[in-house]
Amino acid sequence: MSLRPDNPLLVQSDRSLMLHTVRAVIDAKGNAARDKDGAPLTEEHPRFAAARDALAGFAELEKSPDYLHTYRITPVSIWNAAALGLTPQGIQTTLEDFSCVPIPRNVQSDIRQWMGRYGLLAIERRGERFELVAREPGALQDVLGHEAVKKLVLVDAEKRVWLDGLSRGTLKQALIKIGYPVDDRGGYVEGDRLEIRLRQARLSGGAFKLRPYQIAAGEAFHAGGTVVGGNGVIVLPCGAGKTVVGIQVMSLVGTKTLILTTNTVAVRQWREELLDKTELTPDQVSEYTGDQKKVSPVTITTYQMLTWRRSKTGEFEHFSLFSRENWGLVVYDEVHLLPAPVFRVTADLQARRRLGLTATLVREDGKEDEVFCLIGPKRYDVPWKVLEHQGFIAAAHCTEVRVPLESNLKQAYMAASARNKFRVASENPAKTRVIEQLIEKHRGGRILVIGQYIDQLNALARHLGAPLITGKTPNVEREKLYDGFRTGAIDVLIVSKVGNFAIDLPEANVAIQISGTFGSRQEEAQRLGRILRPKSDGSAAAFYSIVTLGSRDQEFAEKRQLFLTEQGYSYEIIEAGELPPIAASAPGVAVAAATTTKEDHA
DNA sequence: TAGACAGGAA
DNA sequence: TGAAATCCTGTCTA
Repeated sequence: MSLRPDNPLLVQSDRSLMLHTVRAVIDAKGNAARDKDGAPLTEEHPRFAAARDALAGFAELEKSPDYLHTYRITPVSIWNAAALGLTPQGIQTTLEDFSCVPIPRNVQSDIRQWMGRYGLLAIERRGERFELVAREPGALQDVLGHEAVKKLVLVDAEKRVWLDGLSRGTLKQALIKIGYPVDDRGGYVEGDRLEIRLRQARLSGGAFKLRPYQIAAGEAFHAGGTVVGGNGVIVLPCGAGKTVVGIQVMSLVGTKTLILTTNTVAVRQWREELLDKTELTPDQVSEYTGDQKKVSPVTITTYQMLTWRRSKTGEFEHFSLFSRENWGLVVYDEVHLLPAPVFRVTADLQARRRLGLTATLVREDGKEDEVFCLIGPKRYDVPWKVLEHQGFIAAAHCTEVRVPLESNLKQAYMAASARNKFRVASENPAKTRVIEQLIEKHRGGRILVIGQYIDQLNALARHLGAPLITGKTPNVEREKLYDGFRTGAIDVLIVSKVGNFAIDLPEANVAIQISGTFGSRQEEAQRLGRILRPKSDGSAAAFYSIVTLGSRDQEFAEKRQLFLTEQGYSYEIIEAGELPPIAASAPGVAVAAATTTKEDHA
């Protein structure tokens, strides 16, 4: 293969792939075009989108800064590809098609070798039973040598290996742990038909049109899968319309559907969206929660409802929900929160089409492979920055503000145990002053202050005279405060961990994070997601993370930022002293500014 | 019959 | 590494 410099992809021998998103604009004379300041002009690379879509099938997006996206080929990504029906030859052809240099030989052989592992073992249905079969005779012997596998199966006199339908999920999990991803050909229960037609115009007014990436995501799911198509995960940023993708998949599959969500607010939102955007009638869509246990062709419930038991050792009392209707599809909202222990033992769930939706597949507990086994491979993924450029989510500037530890706490910090150090640094009272400065800087904006410790938040709320929402705040009160924020009566709202999920405040354009969970990348992404709804004037959002200089707090902040950095966001780092002083009042009279805020609210 | 709240779970 | 939030059920009140 010859060099093809016009191509956007570079394949390296460490199995990383570099994909150019742009190329230089060439003028009529064949020179690089420049703008009036002399900077080279760039345009989207004409083959970028095609290459991105092709790579999504067998490589993982590792980093996606503006101009160069990095992908990596790993065993799991190759198994994902195998599950989609790709072949080593097919991948080879794709790489050659987009690459500007020859493909390193070792990359080719690694791909062949890993892919050979996939499908070496398969689960097949034999009437009412399932059998673990091997394409090569030695493979069964190998895996039976592992106690974790052996105890889940039954070997008969003919050396055939049988499994209980109940252990289908557990077995898949045990096998992937030892490097044998199993091809589950057990198939799906077809489910009762249910026509789910999308509306042309929403009930709430305005046209309803799927965005291009939503259509692509739905089709990627529906076409995927080795048997008939229909299990896997779709990854989309916060605010990109995951619910809409779910609804589209439901209309493509066209069966009775069970939807699992994290909380009751999400249950209500799903129901409203379904009634708004499909022709389903109110009696066809019901919620199954503590308030109201109704089952209909489309039923929405929570993970906790399904995993509830009277005592630690008791029965799962609501499991019957799985057999109440002949579901053809189960939708897992926020699938990264899947409580795996329960779902791996439910035969029913392994036997139905399943769609997982999430913003980030990363888990701090490193259990990404559980989702892979129990729900399925990733079917679709769009980088956050791509949606930003297309205008579907707002641009955001991220800033880390470093504040010295208040001097009278230095001793307490030194004396504290490793685990207390984090808390002492997180609650550093010197952060208060910075918060005031930032609020002043963004006066006129809609500001969320997000923190982790209730004591810290209480103190801040008193000091600023701003309202605070925590888990204890009754729903009525929350609604009132959210409304105030939406209408503009409240411009600064302090929220605890409740702010990570389940709040919908499209107007928010500034978020100030003052403390958070150890090194949670998830949480950082969720919190940024709060302010990414596109603004009516197209303006950018601002995200601040306030950390105590040179402390555990700062260390964890770096870890928290990883996911967003990989997604192409960069953090500007400033020290507290670089912020403009509070101008409106005399220097140092911070409380005066806070008082003004209070009066504004009244 | 609805809402509020306590208690236990993970 | 630990704190906080949430959910469920059941009971009490109006």
